[in-house]
Amino acid sequence: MPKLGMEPIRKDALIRATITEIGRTGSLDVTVSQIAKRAGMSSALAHHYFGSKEQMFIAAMRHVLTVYGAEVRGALVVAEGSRGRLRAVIRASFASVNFRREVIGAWLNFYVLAQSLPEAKRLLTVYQARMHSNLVHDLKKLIGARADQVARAVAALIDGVYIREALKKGAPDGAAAAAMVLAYLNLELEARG
Amino acid sequence: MPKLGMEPIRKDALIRATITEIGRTGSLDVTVSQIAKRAGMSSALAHHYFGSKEQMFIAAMRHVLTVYGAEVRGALVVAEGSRGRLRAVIRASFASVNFRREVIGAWLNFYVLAQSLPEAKRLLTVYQARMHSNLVHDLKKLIGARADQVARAVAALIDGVYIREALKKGAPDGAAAAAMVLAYLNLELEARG
DNA sequence: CGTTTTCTTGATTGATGGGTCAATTAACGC
DNA sequence: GCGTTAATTGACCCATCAATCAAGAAAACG
Repeated sequence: MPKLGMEPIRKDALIRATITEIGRTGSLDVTVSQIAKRAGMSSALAHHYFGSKEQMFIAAMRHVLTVYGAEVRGALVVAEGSRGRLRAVIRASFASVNFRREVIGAWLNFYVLAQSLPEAKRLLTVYQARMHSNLVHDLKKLIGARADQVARAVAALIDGVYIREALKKGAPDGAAAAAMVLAYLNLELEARG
Repeated sequence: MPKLGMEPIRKDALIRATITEIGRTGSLDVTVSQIAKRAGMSSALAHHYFGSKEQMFIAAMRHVLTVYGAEVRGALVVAEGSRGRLRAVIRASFASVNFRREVIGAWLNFYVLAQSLPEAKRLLTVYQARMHSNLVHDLKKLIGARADQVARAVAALIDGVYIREALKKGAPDGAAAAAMVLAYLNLELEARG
């Protein structure tokens, strides 16, 4: 039966299954068996490819961040002007690829994971740094010294909108979520500066 | 040895220990034994008084929300004017009683808990509703129709600042955190409205 | 007193779940 | 063809842990 080159396919399936299961149950209390079953294989195989449940979590988290990073980069290349790029970053944060029930639920749990797993914390720190850097870069040109403060507030607001979305029932509304952050951004840009 | 009337004392100790342990480890993966040990008793006694670990979590969560509620109410009675009351609610959210390492860490975990435990979700919903109501009540007088939107944004920003605080190292700075939210509030109040 | 009630815990149970291993299958390289 | 290597799993082991239980110790009660 051994079709060769299964590793990347299996790993990919496991990563997806991990995100789905975490998002579905809304917690990190997911068994490797559950994940493996959803990915269509035995738990032994999951361990074979990832070594431990921890590694699966890390891989899933890295995947979400990678997809998000790609989304942002893609949005940035077509954006025009500082204002346009800022809007692009914010919109990308709520783009449909990431802004789905399971992913949002998983996201919240990654934050928790970061509290106890150093590697998870590292990933999150990288994400936050990139976000901050993206925002400050363009904000500086528009509001100068206040850029740092505003960037922090925008990032916090994005995170806040995310958690709230995780708790509310019904399908997530990325457009509405983005609108809230964009409204705040406009306010800051129009303020005396 | 049985001193009578131990129940409330033991329960209180357990609730504190629960918050501390969740905050310390940064996750809900805390054993009843850990909690009981920190509270200075056997795990059997913890079960005796609370019945289950789940109930301990719920009680801990309720406790945090109760303390927070008291803080807000206390701040509201001495506040003057709509603007003053809005500021009071925000400041109370970052008051030192709640804005401590362990409590912040526990808070984040309560959000996660709410994803899978209906009772936890209920508690969180009550908190959010009260927060929203507090904000809207005074915002309406100042900015009218925009009150609802702004209240949502303020609440989201508060939550966002909370999570970020949970992740960053170093002692939490309630004043700085409150300042960020207050700055946003000022911006909204000064906007054409 | 003695019995009832409260408090308390060590020991135990039962289940769950992460991780390992040995064994099987089949494609590959030579 | 034949060892080598990748893929795959069922069975197993063992640690952890929530929850229960039986029993003891002492205060209250009558």
